[in-house]
Amino acid sequence: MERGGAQLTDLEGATLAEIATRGAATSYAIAQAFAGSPSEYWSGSAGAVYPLIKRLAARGLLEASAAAAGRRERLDYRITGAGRAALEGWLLDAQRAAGMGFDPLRTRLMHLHLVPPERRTAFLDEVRALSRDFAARPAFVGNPVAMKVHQSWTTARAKWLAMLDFLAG
Amino acid sequence: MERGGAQLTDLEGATLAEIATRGAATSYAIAQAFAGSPSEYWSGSAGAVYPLIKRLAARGLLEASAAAAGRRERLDYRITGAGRAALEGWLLDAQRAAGMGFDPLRTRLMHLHLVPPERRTAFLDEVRALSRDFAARPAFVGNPVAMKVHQSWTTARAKWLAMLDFLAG
DNA sequence: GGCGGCATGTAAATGGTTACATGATTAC
DNA sequence: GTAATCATGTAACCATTTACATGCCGCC
Repeated sequence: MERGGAQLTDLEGATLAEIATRGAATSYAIAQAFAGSPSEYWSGSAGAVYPLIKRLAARGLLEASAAAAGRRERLDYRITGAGRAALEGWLLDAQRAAGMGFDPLRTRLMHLHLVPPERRTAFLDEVRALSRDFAARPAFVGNPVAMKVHQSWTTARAKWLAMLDFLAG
Repeated sequence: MERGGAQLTDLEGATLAEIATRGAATSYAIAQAFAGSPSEYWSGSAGAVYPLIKRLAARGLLEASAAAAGRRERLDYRITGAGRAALEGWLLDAQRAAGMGFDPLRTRLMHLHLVPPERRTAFLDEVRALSRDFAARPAFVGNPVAMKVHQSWTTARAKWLAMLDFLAG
């Protein structure tokens, strides 16, 4: 135990969730999943994912099984009982879920008074246009639930963007 | 130059913005400002803020002036011309502003299928209740623009939460 | 004149990014 | 059979957190 009981980070939680959904997965597959996400938050770089999954295995939350392909070692990971418990603790943590997270737009809006009104208006217009493009791009194809979550989020965001005219003046 | 031209991180940008707004500020004041934010994203810990501001000064984006109080050194920082240019580059970066950022709720919703419907419903109800409490807490008092940004954001979020019933089934 | 809290840091541990190295597989 | 790409890592660097150390100030 010891570290096994520590609270999961969001990256750890998301990783366990991905593996749980797949049943079994290699580190590479998980890295790909993150890299393919429309969010810029996590890169899915090998240097992050491989060590992360190793740590989760060392804590007993994942178990590795050799998925022998060639002569090179190749590991499939599955979630353990302890892993599933930790995952649920992370997933259903309403307190953390209700937090504000980080929003690159919100952060900037707080300081938009530092530039003159014309530039504020131009900025908002540009963000609105980019957000429309972004919303139009397909994401999470083949995963209906994730698609709906993503879509509802972009819709909510567009509505927020539409109510920000008080910043333009 | 050299590093002075590098793109600012969001933390660096927000720090420059805080100092620009105040005219002059100590590292401590900036740390307090971040620590007092309703967002859990950045802690405003001394170990992060003091070195960060030192780096910005070393890059020529801030300048320090001794604000002698007692015998102990005490520095006020102001933004420089280069600092203001870098700040505007960060602040008006629509591409980055249009990104999704990190949302602890959105991340969890993507994986909510891993638990049975009753628990999903209970989770959503709990998050809604916590979000209501959160929205009711005063934030950014004395800063009308930030208050309105914050308020519009919590409003938009509440509307999003209200449209998530497709997850409960 | 000592105590509590404000203010200014620093050090060790942690974890992520970037860049690199290299083995295996596929397309041609 | 060889170039491109897929796959599996590792190492150096960098930033943040946590925990600690210490100075200074105001009050009682």
